[in-house]
Amino acid sequence: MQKNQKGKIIQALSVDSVIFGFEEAKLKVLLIKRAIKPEYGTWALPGGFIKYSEDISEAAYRVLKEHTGVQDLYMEQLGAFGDIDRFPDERVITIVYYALIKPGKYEINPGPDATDAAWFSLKELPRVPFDHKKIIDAALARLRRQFKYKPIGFNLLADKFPLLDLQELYEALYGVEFDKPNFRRKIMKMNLLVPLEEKQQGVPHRSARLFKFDKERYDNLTEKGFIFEF
Amino acid sequence: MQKNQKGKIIQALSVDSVIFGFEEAKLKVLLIKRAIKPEYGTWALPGGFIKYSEDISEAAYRVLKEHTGVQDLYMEQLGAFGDIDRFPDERVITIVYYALIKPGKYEINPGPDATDAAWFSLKELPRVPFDHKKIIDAALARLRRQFKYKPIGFNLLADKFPLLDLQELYEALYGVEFDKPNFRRKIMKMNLLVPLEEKQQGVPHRSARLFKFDKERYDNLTEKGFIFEF
DNA sequence: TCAAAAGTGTTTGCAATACACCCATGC
DNA sequence: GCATGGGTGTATTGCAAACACTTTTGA
Repeated sequence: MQKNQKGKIIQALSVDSVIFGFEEAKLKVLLIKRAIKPEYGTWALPGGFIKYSEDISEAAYRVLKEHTGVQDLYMEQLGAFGDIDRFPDERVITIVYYALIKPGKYEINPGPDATDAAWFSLKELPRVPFDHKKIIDAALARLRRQFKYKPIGFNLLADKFPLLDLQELYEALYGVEFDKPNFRRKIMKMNLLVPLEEKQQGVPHRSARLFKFDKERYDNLTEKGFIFEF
Repeated sequence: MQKNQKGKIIQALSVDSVIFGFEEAKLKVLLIKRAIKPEYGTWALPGGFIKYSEDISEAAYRVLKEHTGVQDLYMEQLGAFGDIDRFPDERVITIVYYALIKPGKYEINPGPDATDAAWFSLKELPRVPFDHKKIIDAALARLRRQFKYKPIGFNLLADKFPLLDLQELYEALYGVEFDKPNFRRKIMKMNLLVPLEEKQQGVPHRSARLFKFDKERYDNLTEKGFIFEF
């Protein structure tokens, strides 16, 4: 046990990130192949230690940038995980963030502590070390709830997207199917999407109109008491 | 900056609790009067430092027991707060829990670090130090969301309660009024309350039937896919 | 001309809302 | 009897679910 200058008990503190992506109509998580001990060589959540001179969220951003050349992302804290034996040999408490990234807006590259980085479908996760499985499950549960009352799904889609993409995202997340006409109406009634002139290209069927999320309008409505609810 | 045996950067870690109670039809928070520096003598959230040998939630329970002789409570983690300058002179990251206590099931007494402890209505909070205001606001926001999809309101009421108590709790939390008959039907339709033979006593009007929350039934329904929604 | 998805229209039933009204109890 | 809250009944409305149907495009 160690104490700091003021005699307070101290312990190591890390950040880990659960990075979600939506690829091939499947919800995926970004894992890195550890190039450090312990658990050298296993697929795990990207993470790092918090510096004395940065806010926790800054640390999370820094770690995330090390693994993805992120340009655009949504990030929130999930919580702290600190069971005594979650990490071998020493006490490490970790503060976990979850992030959503848009396709094409990043570039995956393993960071300094990793030899590889890749997307894994949530249904085909490899073995992950420590309590990372528990953390991923918690992040997923949180995401499901968040989707119900915040329009954050757009952070997993391209800036311009057809409605069906959004529907498939909700379907992947909740594991159910929705009726297309009804889904469409439900979303459109909220008035958060701007229809664009642009259309899908190169699809083997009638091309769909593209939409973009109108954040400004959402913030505006929210101020007036509007509550998003899916 | 300090490092541990393995060379990792370490910093002080505390737990703080936002303890909610429902008294006089008002939502309240338990604050303690600090008997330690810094901010000696101000009203603040009860908290303490995490021991090397306990899980975070254990630490939160311990701290909570120091201030209330708790018998029955609901507790969940809110998250970590760690802005660099949130605490004077040294870096202290705090992990916050929020708790709900039933009336009569506890005994408030200031813990070792406090000279006093008292309930404060959320609308009449005193000045609180550090980032405690921000924390309380975050806890309240979380509570509002939780109430929508988890039947946790019962943790703020006596074991046996009349329906109006529950309604007043929701009204206090959301700052709106509900139609009594409709509220009643909405709740009863969920099938989570067991009507008791017992009735209110000593009220200056027709006495109301008492109910209790049937946790077993709720768990049962939840397993079958039932999702509570208010 | 067929497959596949885009997109519109319409019917139905449930559930939230609003509100009228009777019941029981203490003062 | 009257104030206060307990508790029931019911009409109305809006919306979500179900599904039939037309349109557009590439192969």
